[in-house]
Amino acid sequence: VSPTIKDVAKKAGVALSTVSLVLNDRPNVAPETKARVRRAIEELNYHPRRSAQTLASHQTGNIGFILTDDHFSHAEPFYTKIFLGTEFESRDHNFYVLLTTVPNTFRPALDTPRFLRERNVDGVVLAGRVPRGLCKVIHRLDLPHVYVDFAPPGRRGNVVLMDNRHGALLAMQHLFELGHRRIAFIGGELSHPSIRDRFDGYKNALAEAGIGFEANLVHLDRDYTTVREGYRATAALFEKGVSFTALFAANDAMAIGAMQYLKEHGLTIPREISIVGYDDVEASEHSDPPLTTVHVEKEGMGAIAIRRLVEMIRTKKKLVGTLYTPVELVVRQSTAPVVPQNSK
Amino acid sequence: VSPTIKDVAKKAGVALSTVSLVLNDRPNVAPETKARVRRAIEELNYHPRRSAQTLASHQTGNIGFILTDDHFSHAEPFYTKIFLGTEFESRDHNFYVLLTTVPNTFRPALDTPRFLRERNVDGVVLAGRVPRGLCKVIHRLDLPHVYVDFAPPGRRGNVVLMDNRHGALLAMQHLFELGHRRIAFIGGELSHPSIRDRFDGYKNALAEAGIGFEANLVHLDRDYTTVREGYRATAALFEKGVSFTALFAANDAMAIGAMQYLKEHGLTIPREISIVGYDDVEASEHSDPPLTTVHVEKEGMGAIAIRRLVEMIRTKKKLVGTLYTPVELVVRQSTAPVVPQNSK
DNA sequence: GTGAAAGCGCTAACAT
DNA sequence: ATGTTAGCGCTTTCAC
Repeated sequence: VSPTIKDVAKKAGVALSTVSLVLNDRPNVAPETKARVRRAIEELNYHPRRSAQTLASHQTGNIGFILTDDHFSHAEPFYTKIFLGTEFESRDHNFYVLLTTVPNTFRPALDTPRFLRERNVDGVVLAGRVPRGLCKVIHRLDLPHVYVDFAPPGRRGNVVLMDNRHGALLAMQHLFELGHRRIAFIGGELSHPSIRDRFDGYKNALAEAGIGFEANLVHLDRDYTTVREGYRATAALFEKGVSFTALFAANDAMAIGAMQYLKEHGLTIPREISIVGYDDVEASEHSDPPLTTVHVEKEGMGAIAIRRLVEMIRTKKKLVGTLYTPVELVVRQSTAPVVPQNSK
Repeated sequence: VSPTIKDVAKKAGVALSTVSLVLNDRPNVAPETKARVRRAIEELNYHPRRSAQTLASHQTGNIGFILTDDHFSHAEPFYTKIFLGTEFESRDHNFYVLLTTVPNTFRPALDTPRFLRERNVDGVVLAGRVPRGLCKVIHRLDLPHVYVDFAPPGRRGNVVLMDNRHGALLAMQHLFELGHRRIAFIGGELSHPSIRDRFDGYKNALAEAGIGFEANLVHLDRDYTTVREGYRATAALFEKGVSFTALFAANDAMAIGAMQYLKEHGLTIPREISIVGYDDVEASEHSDPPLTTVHVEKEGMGAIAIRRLVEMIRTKKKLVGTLYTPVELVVRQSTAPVVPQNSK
């Protein structure tokens, strides 16, 4: 049916192996020969078969992308966008991305992704919270891998993060400029590095501004950082009876949940309470009011991860380190100057 | 490194080919032999290499999933969920899903997905609006394929749709029950079958209820059905000066855009205007007010598509037909009884 | 029912 | 710089 390397060789009048060298951009091919082979490839509309290449070279040309069920089913477009970023970038490097999800109650024997067992990937990207068991499996496999928006236990390996501390600082400075001093923080489990770093940023910003940290103004007991948790966290804050003029949420989803609670309880945003989120997901632009938040290059993170991974695959070297993507404050309508005489 | 079929054969004391037969669940293997082979596989923790199987059998074990850039970058979780549905279902059939996007200005020579050129998939799923050029490419390839939430030109082939007419009817009946008679409709380009069917459902419902159709109450000039278009469409309706007590949007995104416009212009939802959407995307639950909408089994559609596709791949038969997934009305807080004396 | 052997399309030594 | 050749790990006739 479709032409093989043999056909190309015949047409170009060279040996199989020469065609192979050209295909893989190897040195030691005369420019003139190379051109001839290229022409033959062109004319035959030849495309090498992945499976044959894989079988012979032991390189699959695939990259695995692993995400927990939760991250995907909560439908946060956040990780979806990171995935997309990996997809686009992989194209340029001639890799396919195989996406799979694992339950967050990961059991190695049952839940290890198929492409890992079958050795069907040359490397993997792990995004968001990764179950400990999976980290271990990955390490044992000795497979190039990079974490995105997550730091594995021990902080070893390749990690792509956004600049969470800086973003949090930007958000807080914005609130300070608007005159806010009593600023609440809601977040989830601190085991997620992004959440922890944002929280750290919150505390550092307070310190820099000479404002004392108040544990009462913080709520972060839940695991996941969803709209629902944002709602609950805000409720918890109010039940404690603390007063504040602004609220910084660990991410947009929680910010949206917070806005829900506040609106339901008759508070006007931003007149009575200012809200700042983090991530700049699609929904933030369309929330009511549109959310002031910290923008993150989600696709960019995916692209960076792939570039790193491809480098490791190509050079067969283990790289270790943390790469950061920049963040940026996006001011919309959920923040406003504090009204002086308003103390609840 | 990892065991091959040879190791299994040796361990089980049979020939290579016998192991292959067992692997592929072929008949004509003595039960006793089969058991022995199975044990050997188990003990060696053997997994066949995809690439070797592919090379020898010309079956890749991959399924392609194609989506336009727009559908993905608009970040409607709608198609993402369909994709997820295909992913999960594929697992059970031992297929991988390769996702790719194509520009909506599709040019065959440049934008044909790599996995198509490289013949790296056994079949493809095409979701949402598919550029005409791509349809042609697919047909020429003579590759098993199924469309999801889209009907190709000529309506031939396999199509998975939701019951849009019925869903629209449910939505309209709900509004009728609340006393609404003047109901506007906003939608996008009718070339998308779902949009057209929903519009048809709208018209049929009016007819059934004995209410005359008014072209003035309808706005559907734009291509895409996004939040922005919903906003614009609603604005257009108001500029025409028509009055209505309820609005049925072709999808949730447009409904959310409509709510934005209405709220900005001082209208209270649902007191002054009731809104119904379609799709039941994540955002609808968290909109303000939460949106009454028609729920669609998005993952289910993906799963159905895969089952059909796998059947075609396995049997090598071309199937033709349209499969429907059920829909269901979800009543939230964006709809309320019409207030009698309120005429704009 | 089971085994031997050819070959899928490519890569990578090695030889020239 | 180019050609020859031996696999990569599996499927699939075809004998037995």
